[in-house]
Amino acid sequence: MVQRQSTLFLPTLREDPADAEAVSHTLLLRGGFIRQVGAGLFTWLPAGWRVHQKVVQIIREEIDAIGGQEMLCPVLTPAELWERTGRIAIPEVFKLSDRSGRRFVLPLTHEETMTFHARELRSYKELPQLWYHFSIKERDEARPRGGLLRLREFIMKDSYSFDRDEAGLDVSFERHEGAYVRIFERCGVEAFLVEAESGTMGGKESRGFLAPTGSGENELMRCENGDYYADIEAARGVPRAPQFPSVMEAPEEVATPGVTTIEGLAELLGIDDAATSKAMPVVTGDRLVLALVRGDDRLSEEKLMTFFQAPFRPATEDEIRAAFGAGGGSLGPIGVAMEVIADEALREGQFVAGANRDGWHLRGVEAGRDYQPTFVDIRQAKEGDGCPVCAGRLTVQPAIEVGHIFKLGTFHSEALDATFLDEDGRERPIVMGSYGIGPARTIAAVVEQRHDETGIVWPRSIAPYDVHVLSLSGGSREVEAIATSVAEELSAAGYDVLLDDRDERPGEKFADADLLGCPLRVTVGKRSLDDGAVDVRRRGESEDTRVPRASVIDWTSED
RNA sequence: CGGGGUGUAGCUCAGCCUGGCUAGAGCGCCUGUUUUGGGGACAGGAGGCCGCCGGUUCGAAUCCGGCCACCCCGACCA
Repeated sequence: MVQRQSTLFLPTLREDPADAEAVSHTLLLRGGFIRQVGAGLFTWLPAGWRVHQKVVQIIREEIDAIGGQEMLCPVLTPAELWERTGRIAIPEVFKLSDRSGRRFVLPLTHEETMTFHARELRSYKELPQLWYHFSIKERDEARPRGGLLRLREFIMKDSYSFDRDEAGLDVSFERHEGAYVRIFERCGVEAFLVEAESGTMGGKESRGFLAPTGSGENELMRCENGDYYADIEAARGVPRAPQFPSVMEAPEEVATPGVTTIEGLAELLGIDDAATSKAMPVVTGDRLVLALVRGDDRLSEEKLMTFFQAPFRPATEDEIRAAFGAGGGSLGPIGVAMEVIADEALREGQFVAGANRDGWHLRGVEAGRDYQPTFVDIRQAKEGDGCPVCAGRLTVQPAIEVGHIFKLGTFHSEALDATFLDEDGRERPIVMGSYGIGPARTIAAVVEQRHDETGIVWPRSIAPYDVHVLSLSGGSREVEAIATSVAEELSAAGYDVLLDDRDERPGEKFADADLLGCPLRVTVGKRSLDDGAVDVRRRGESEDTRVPRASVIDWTSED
């Protein structure tokens, strides 16, 4: 069927909307693909929904190909399920009640519901299973942003694997990894598989797929030699070697009046800021712990949280006074009663540290000799770090997390009693994995990666239409007739065709065609008709090519 | 949740500081004429509770207070 543009709801915008910042947001709005309803809430208009559906179909084919069974769970979920896993405590969970006070949750993902169904799996003979659905997710986000980058409501493909043991889970996990690689490839997104932090709740191993873009929620760290990719939160960059001053037999106090910053300290003492250390007292549970990183590094909260397996907060000024007898800026690891977690970068060498006495620091502080820390990688990697694989330089760029895969283990199956009987008649919890892709974010990533000054450059696989036929009729019946016949011929040949039959001037049609970004464009007008031809061009090319009317199909099938 | 910003026509914005008479521009929209290969021209027209509520004032888009919405930065994001 040929879609006639004169009857299509495709409201394109000539100017950039005021409240769009990200390129993907701007172009999707201007091209008439999406419209905002509220913060983090969008409607997919007809053209946008076509793109969304194409992405969905690609995902469906690839998940089916690894044995996925598509189903559909409800969005309204009894709160009881969420109480049993404890996830009801997550701040982002939307909660509501019905008229008689029964409590419900709008899921952020469907582990609870899927595990609820997995209780019908009773025997090892029924495992493994792989279930998935496309459904709406709701998140009470503190700050939605960037158009489709962070939404409060969105469609997600989430799949869940149910295996009898860890080895089975490994297989399910690897199959998803492969399927995801193929999905992003088919959608025309460049996305890298990276290690990600698994965070505080459940989950042994987690990997993300990061698509590098002009703007995004995450930061992709990559080696200049292309052999290492990671989310910055989990990246293991190698910090540069500090320039140490001469070695000292024992720590020595040095007066540093009024100095409370690393920059000030390094300048006053005339040393490399990498030869200093920075102490951050934090409270986790009811423990006060001292986190210690190199002066030029930042503490990675994700890494520390993963180490604690619990959230933490910075200690208050009062707590610091009481425990150290000094204020922030003069704190150090020597002589303190609490546990000290030191970053790996502090393992070797002598550093300047706070003396726990206002206005004083210690030179020549050496881990192992002067204090006994637990060494953990808690520094946030940064641009310029060395690659952990090849020692090349690491660079950082914004990225969109388009997919995430988790090894959940038995966290949910134990909470919800999803067990099976093995060959020996023993009851065991099902071993689970969960795997998510957001089509909206995938689309945003495609637009971020594939656009020019005039609009989107869709890959054929997910373009709203394959061919955009422009009828520059200027009232000419003959041109209209030819344009229509070209469109119908292409449609009959299996292409998705949009025919611009509107009564608009040529300039407007060209501009809209660029915005919309279909891969192939056929222009029919009086000019070319005079030599029995039409003008064609691929999106991204700067000039038309004249081809005989009769060989349009030959041209389109070149791709 | 902390910080910053913005709400005036469908869209992009001016006017607000320093209150004043009928609230403006460009684009878009409707009618007509003309034009037709990269967002035409002319003529006529429609379209506004100036985010909402309250206050000050003879008089409020403009000043004051409260609220709401949206955007950006940060915090947060199993």
